[in-house]
Amino acid sequence: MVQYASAHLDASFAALSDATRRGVLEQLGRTNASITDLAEKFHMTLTGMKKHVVVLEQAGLVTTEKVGRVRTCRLGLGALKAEAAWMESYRQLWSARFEALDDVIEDLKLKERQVERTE
Amino acid sequence: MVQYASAHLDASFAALSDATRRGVLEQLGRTNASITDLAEKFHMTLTGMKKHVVVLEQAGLVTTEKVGRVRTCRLGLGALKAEAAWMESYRQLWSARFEALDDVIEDLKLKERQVERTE
DNA sequence: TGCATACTGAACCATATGGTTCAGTGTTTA
DNA sequence: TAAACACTGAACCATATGGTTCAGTATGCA
Repeated sequence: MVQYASAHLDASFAALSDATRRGVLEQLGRTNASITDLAEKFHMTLTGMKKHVVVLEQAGLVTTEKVGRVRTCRLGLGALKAEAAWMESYRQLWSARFEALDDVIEDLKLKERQVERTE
Repeated sequence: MVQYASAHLDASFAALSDATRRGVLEQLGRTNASITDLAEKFHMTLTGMKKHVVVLEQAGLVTTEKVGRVRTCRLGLGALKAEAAWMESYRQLWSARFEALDDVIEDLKLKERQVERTE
């Protein structure tokens, strides 16, 4: 059965709830970047961006590696996989209810006449 | 292009970052429930559960209707649709990178010999 | 060696979050 | 009409979050 209690889901959804962090994910999807790169791109102090990167890293959405003085950030290998999987499993669980409702709406839209149906 | 800045995504990912709220979504996926029902189920005060429901409602994940003294909560019609869509669009954007990496890993696993490749 | 670069960590701040209690308001029902 | 029920709202509390500044540490380069 689907589990809703998961510290990992807590962490990754929380990580995704901030627009700056979603922006960082998008950026890293284009190309890897240092903390300095990201801080400049998002008009933020180095320290501030570092915190965001830590949050993304703890959520498993990003991995980093420090070489010399530079810490390079890249997209986590399985980024969004667990989260997307959680969502899909729920949408499938709920599909019966959703589809029933979708049908009603579809009928209303297409036929432009009244549909009587109760749950 | 994909947009990462969205108050709606902020709200819904934040709503999903709490295990109790994910539990409420699962519960409402089975059957509608009153605030009292949910409060009992999750061992919480009425007031506490009310707050969670408000958060879910503002994220568009749940809708409620008050009839008499009872407020009935149900799954929002488009629940998780926008969020799943956001994730999928990113996973597609990133797919080239992921697949390239997946291939490397696959090679390593299947062939059990060294693979030389650099980005 | 000496300076600039890139990050790190501690401390601070304002606001948000997840929970509570307590005191209501409006609705049913005996 | 009176009591019980279901919710609502205000106030409070501890902790987390998103940002800052300031003071390091470690690395690279002239």
